[in-house]
Amino acid sequence: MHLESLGIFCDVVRHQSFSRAAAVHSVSQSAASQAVRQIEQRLGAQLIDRSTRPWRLTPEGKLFFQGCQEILERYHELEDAVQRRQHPSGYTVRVASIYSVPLHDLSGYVERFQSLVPGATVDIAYMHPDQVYERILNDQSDLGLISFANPGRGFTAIPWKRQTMAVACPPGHRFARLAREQRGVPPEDLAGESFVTFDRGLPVRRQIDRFLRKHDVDMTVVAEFDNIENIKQAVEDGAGVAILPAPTLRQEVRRHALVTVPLRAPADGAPLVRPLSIVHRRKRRLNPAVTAFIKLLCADDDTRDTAQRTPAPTAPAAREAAR
Amino acid sequence: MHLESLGIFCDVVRHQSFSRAAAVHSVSQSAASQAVRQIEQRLGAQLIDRSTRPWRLTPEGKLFFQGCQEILERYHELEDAVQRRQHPSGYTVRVASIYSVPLHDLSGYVERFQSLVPGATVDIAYMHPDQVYERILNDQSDLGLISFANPGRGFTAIPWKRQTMAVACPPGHRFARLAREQRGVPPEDLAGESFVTFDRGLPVRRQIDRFLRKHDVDMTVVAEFDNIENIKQAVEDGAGVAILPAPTLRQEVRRHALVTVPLRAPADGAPLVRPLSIVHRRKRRLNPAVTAFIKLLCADDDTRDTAQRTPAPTAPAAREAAR
DNA sequence: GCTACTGTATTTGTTATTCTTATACAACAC
DNA sequence: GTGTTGTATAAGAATAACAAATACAGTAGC
Repeated sequence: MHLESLGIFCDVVRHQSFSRAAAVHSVSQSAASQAVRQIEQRLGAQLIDRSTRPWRLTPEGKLFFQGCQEILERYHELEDAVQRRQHPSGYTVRVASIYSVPLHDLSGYVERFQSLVPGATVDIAYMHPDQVYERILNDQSDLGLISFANPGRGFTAIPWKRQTMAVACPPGHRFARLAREQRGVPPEDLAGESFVTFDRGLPVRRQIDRFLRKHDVDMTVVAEFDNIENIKQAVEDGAGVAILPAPTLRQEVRRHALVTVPLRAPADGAPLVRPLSIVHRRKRRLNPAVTAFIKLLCADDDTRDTAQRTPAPTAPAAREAAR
Repeated sequence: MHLESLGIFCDVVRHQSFSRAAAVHSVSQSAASQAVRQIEQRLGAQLIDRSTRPWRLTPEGKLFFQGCQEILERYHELEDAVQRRQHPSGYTVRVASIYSVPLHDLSGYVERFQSLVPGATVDIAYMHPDQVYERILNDQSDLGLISFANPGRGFTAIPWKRQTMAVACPPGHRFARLAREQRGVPPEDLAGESFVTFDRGLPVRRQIDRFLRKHDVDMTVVAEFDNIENIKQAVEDGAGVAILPAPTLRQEVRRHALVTVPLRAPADGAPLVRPLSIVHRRKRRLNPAVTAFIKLLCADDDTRDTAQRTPAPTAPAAREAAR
């Protein structure tokens, strides 16, 4: 019997709903249904009386639910105890992040975390997305921060932030006036502009191209880079305009090197956003410090997605879309 | 986390051996090793210190072992509790058996069982081997009794009895004298005899053919049947001799319709035996009455195999050999 | 009653995991 | 050193788990 299945059953009972329990466990409703049915079969007993709406627990179900709750709690305590024994005091949360997550975003969290969990430290390293995945796989990092997370393989992705994308241009550019007037630029107006953008093959590039194609905009790509810093530099140097996550432009805007112009997406169309995710190795016990840090990251973040952990219904699609 | 894996870990600790724990759980030594390693990985902690011989539990391992033992015990108690609630008193053990398990063998067990477990009843039905499998799959029977069990698919097979095979002939046959003189017939002497045997494709037929081929004996097959009763009838009618499980001939011998002559297998060669097994659905919680009945069947049986539950190392081979 | 709606079950094809067999390796014994 | 025993590893086969699509069931509104 899979402890995870028992957990799903318990959440089905707690939420009175297969769908909600499925969401909590980041699986499809189908999987939750199958998990509960499997328990019933292996047990040879009906746990849920489905003949009425809403369904009720059978007496066996009630009994089993209470037992399961306790067993699961005990097991998690046991895992924690092993963790604590291994790292008797304090712990370092090792985070691997892509370059373009502004340090500013993180430093606040880190400070709050270290005062919240005394003795714990956070270790943030910036690197290429591929390296982030690799470090996590090799257990060199506990958490990764990446964009367009690929939940496939051995990873779990927790949606974190959704950075809205905006047009970046030099202060002298004709778009700059729109920004000063608090107006955005409609996608159509981008047509014909010189465009500094991401390397083909990066998910973010594909997303931008899809957006432009959808609005029938044809831009002249004058340069491609695999990182945001180079793109910003090129725009500063007057090579053209770029579409970048707005939060990554803060520094340049402050020192008046660049101007951020919102993209005025039509009401119906999806606004261009770059999803950032927290990833960690799947099926891996996260130690309490790491769990606490994730909680902190996700807790007070108004910009983050409403969905819980990897809803993963689009897992195959996301996998295919990922570079 | 799989509860079964935790159980394997506990048995590894209890037996101080991966191989023995694997045997207890009817899996390969490799599987046990992998299961423990998986726990260690998911936990992120070393449970067993393998650098010495014999290996030792690490402190984390000790802690985890104690916790696991308790959790597993609780879970099994919980399952039992659900069972008891479902069948508050009494229970019918539904057994599906092939024709050729003599009722005589079973009736004794059944009587003892019903006095041992008050309120329980046993329900035995005789049928074709294929039907036995089917009834178990459909949950129409709790246990099956079959020969040459195929452990594959959703079944677990518990070795039960090993019936020695003997030559059956009419009282007037020249072999009959050997029986009266308490002597057996050497395989070579079967050469040229008219032979009534099983259908090709039945595992028992294949086993007999292999035995005869090994002793370079060439018999004349005069009739083939898919069941023992027909074979015995044909032998009674003088069609020839047959090789059958000795216990199934009891009736005919008593009424002097047939004579059983032991097969004098050479010291080195394997004696011809027909293995009988108890099968049940895999990964299925067996209720206490069924468990008790299995225990009774296996307990005081001197003729049964020494191996525990489906050693299954030969699972693929057995599967291939099965009809 | 009939229809629409919402939430759960099933089916089906795909992907992941788990298992076994065969073989390599490590610790110890001689 | 060489042999022996017990565990780990690799590769492929067998299973199990999963998601997507769809069917179905119980309710509610009419």
